Amino acid sequence: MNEIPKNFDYKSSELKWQEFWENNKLYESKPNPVKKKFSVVIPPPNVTGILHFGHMLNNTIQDIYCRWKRMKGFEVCWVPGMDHAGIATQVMVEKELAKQGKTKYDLGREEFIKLVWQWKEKNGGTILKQLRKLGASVDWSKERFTLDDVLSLNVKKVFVDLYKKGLIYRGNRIVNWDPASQTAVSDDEIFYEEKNDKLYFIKYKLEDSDDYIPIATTRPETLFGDTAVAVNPEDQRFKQFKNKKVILPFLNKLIPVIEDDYVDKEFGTGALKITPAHDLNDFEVGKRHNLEAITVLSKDSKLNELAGEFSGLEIIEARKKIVKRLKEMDLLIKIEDLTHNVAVSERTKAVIEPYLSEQWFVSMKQLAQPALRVVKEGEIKFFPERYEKVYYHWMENIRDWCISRQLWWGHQIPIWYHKETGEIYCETDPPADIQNWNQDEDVLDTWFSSWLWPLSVFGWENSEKDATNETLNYYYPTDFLSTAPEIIFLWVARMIMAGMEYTGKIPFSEVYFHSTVRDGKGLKMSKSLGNFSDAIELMDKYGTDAMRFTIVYLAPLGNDVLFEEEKTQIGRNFVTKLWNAGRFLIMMKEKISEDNIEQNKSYNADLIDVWIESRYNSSLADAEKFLSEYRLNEYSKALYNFVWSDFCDWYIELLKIKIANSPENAVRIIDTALNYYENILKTLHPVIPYVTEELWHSIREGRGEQSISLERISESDKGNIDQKTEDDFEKIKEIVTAIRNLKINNGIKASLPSDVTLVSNSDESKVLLNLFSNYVMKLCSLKNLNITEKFTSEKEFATAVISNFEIYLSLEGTLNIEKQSEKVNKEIANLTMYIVGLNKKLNNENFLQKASAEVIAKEKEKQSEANNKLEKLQKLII
RNA sequence: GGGCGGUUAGCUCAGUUGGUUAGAGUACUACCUUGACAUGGUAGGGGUCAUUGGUUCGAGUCCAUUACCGCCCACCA
Repeated sequence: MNEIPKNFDYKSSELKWQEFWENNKLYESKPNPVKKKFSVVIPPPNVTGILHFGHMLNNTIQDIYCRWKRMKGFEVCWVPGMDHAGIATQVMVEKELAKQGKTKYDLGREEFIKLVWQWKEKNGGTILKQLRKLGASVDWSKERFTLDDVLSLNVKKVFVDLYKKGLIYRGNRIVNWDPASQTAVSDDEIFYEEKNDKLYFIKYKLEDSDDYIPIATTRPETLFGDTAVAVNPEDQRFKQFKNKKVILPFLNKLIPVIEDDYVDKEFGTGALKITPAHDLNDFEVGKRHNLEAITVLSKDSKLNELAGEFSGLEIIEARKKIVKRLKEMDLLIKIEDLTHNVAVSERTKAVIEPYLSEQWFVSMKQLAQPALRVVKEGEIKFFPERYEKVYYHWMENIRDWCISRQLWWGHQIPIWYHKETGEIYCETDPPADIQNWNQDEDVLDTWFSSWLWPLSVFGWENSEKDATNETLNYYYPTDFLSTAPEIIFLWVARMIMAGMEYTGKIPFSEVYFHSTVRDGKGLKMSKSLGNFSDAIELMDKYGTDAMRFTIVYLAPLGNDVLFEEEKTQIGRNFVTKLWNAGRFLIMMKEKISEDNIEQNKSYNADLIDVWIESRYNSSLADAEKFLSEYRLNEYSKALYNFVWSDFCDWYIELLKIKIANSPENAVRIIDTALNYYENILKTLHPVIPYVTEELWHSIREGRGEQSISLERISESDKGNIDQKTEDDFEKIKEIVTAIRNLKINNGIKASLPSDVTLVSNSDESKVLLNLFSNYVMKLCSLKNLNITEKFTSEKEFATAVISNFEIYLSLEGTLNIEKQSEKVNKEIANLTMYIVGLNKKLNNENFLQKASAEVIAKEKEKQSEANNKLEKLQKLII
C-alpha cells in the first residue's frame, strides 16, 4: 500500500477522476424498465456564460440529488446543454465586430450568423468545461443546444401548431423598444433607474372658449400623438369639461376630454394627455375609449413627419424646442422638478422607448389554465412552498407573451409573406415557390426554445412517433428541477404550460428554487460592485469538494447564501478531517497486520459498536429526511456532525483504546471501523465526490470496483437506532467532560495521571460505568477510577455533580478552595433559581388544572431531579 | 403602490402540533506540539429570541402592531 499524503492533492486528483468518470461513460444512461428512473434536465446556461456562484450552487445541488439517487439504485439521467441566448450572444459578437470598425450590416444576415456560430465553436461553452470541473455527473452523450437541428425543428413545429390553433397572433402592441440595438426587449431585459426629470404643465385650450385644461407631462414631445385628455371621473374640478373637446397645440387638432379611473387626481394637475402609441398605460386607456394610436417617433427615436417643424429632431432636442415654443405661445404654465423611474435596457443601457409596433404574440390565458391547475392540485410541488403563491398570482393575471425579437441570432420565425398579395404562409418548411415570398425578419424569444427543453432533449417531436419514443416515455416527466427563483415566470411556468399543452403531462414533479448567493454583507454579487469572487479561482485555491460542501452548508431553504471567501474553511477543514480519518484507519490496518498478533475468533459487539451503528443510522435517516425536504444545509450539517463529532472525536478515540486493550481483536475492530468509514464515504460522495472517490479506491485497493459513485448507499435501518444506548453514551460523555473540566479548572495538566472517585446509588449507572471505566481512565488520563456507593475521605478533592453521579477528583495538594467553591456556589445559585421557577409552576392551581397530566409528570420529575442534584451539591460545600 | 419572506450568541443557521435553565457550527479566550489531523485536540465566556400589545396556567413558537432588511409584481404621467 502506498504512503498516503497528509492532505488531499485535489489539483491532480480532481482532473484524474473527472476524466475517469467521463471516459468510462459512467453517467450515461439508457432506458432500463427494470429500474426506477430519476431524470433531471439542467437549466441550460447561456452559451456565453461563465460559471459563477449561482451556477455552482445550483449544479452542486442537482449533482447531489443525481449522485444520491444513483447510489440508491435509480437509473439516473441528468441532461446537460446550453441556451443560444439571443441578445447576449449577438451583442457580444457585435462588440467584437465593432472593434474592427464593422457592424452586422456590413456582413449581412447570413454571414453574421456564420460568424456567431464560429464564435460559439471557438469561445462558447466555457461553462460546460467548468461543469466538468465542478464534478457534475451529467450524461454527456445527451448534451443539447437550443439551436440544434432537432430542437430548432421543434420550435418551428410548435410555432406552426400554435399559429394554426389561433394562439399565436400578430398585433400592434406597445413594446419596450431599445433604440440602441433597434429591437424590442422583454420586460425582463429592462431595469428601472431613478432619474431627475422635469414635469411640464401645459395648457390645452377648449375649442369654444379661452378656458383651458392644464395637463402635466414629462414628455411634451409626444403631444403630436395625443388623441385625448383624460381626467378622473370623480374629479369635480373638471366636471365642466365633460364631453368637450380641446385643441392640441401646434396641430390645432381637436381631441376629446375623456374620463378614466386610471388617472390619479393627486398627481400633476389631475389631467393627463393620452398618447396611445408611446405609453403602455395610455395604450390601455386608448383601447378602452377607442382612441387612435398615432406613432410620432421613428425607430431611432427621432420625431417623424407628423411633428411638422420639429420632425427629424432627437427626443431631447425636440423637447427643448417644443417647450420654448409653448412658452412663446403662452401655453406653458410652469416646470417642476420630478424624480421618477425610467426604464433602461439591460444590455445597451439605452433608455427604453415604449413603441407601438407589429409583433408576434402567444395568447396565454388558455395555456395557463392547466398549468395553474397542476400546481394548485399538488401534482407539481415548489420548494420553498411560498413560490406557489407567487406563481398563482402571475398565472391568474397572465399577459400575452411577445415572442418576436428584432435580432438575427436565433430561430427565425417560420412565417412567409407573399410579395404581391401579402398572404401569410406558416409552415415548418418554406413555401415551394420561395422566390415569391419574404420570410419574417424576426427571430423568436430565446425562451420560446427553452420552454420546450424538458421535452425536446428527449427527442420529442410532436408527432405520432412520440408514442413509441422509448427515451421520451422513460425519462419524461422529469423528477426534479432546480433553478433560480428569478426565472419562475420566464422559464418554469412556461415549461409547465408547454408540457401540459403538448403531452398533457407535467414536465417535472418537484421544483427547487435555490438561494441567491450574496456577499458577506448581503449584497448581490456583481462585477460593478467589486464584491465578486471568481468561483473557479476559489475552486482552484481550496479544492472543488471544499467549495461544494461550503456552499451547500451555507444554503438554507428559502434564504440567501451570504458567501465570503473565509467561509470556505468550513468545507476545506471538513474535507481535510475526512481525509485524515481515512488515512489514520488505513495506517492502523497496516500496522495491525504487521504486528501479526493471533486473532480471537469470536468477537462480541460491545456498547460502542451498538452506539456507532445507532448514530450512523440516525444520521443517515436525518440526511435522507433533509434531502427529501430540500433542506440541503441541514443535510450537510447532519453528516458533518456525525463524521466530526461522533466518528472522529469519540469513535476513533475509543477505538484506539479498544485496540490497545485487546490486540487479539484488533483486526475485527479495525475492519468494523473501516466498514463504517466506507459507509461515510458513500453518504458523503454526493456532496464531496472527488475526495470520497480517491479514498474509496485507497481503502478498497485491488478489489476491482469501478467507482464509489456506482456503489449503493444502504437504507437507514430504523431497527438499529437504539435510543437507550445513545442516551447511555451521552452520560459517559458527560462524565468524561466533567472530569476534564475539573482538571482544567483546578490547574491540573490534562496529561497528569489523577485519581477520581465516582459515587452513585444507581446500580444501572454503576454497571454502565464499569463497562467504560477503562475508556474513561484513558480519555481523562487517570491512574485510578473508583466507582462506589459511599465515599468519605480526609484528602482534598475537586467535586462536581453530573445527573446521578458525584465526581471527586483528588487534588493531592493542588487544591484551589476558593475557585472550587465559587464554581459550586454558582451552580447552586442557578439551580435554586430553576427550582423556584418549577415550584411556582407546580403550585399554580391553574397549571395543575389545565396542563396535561403528561406535562405535569414531566415537570415533577424535573423538580425531583433538580432537588436531588441540589442536595448533592450542598453536601459538597460543607 | 400591491404581495411575499426574514429579524434567535460577533457571524451563519437549528429550534417539530405552545411545555427543561433557548441549541449547533464558526469567530473569540485559555490550555495542550497526546504516536490521523494545529486545516488539530480539550475546555470556557457569550443571547431580556427586533419592537409594543394581546391570547394562554405557560409564548422564541399563536394573533395583532411598529421598525428595519430582502425578494417579487406594477410603475404614476
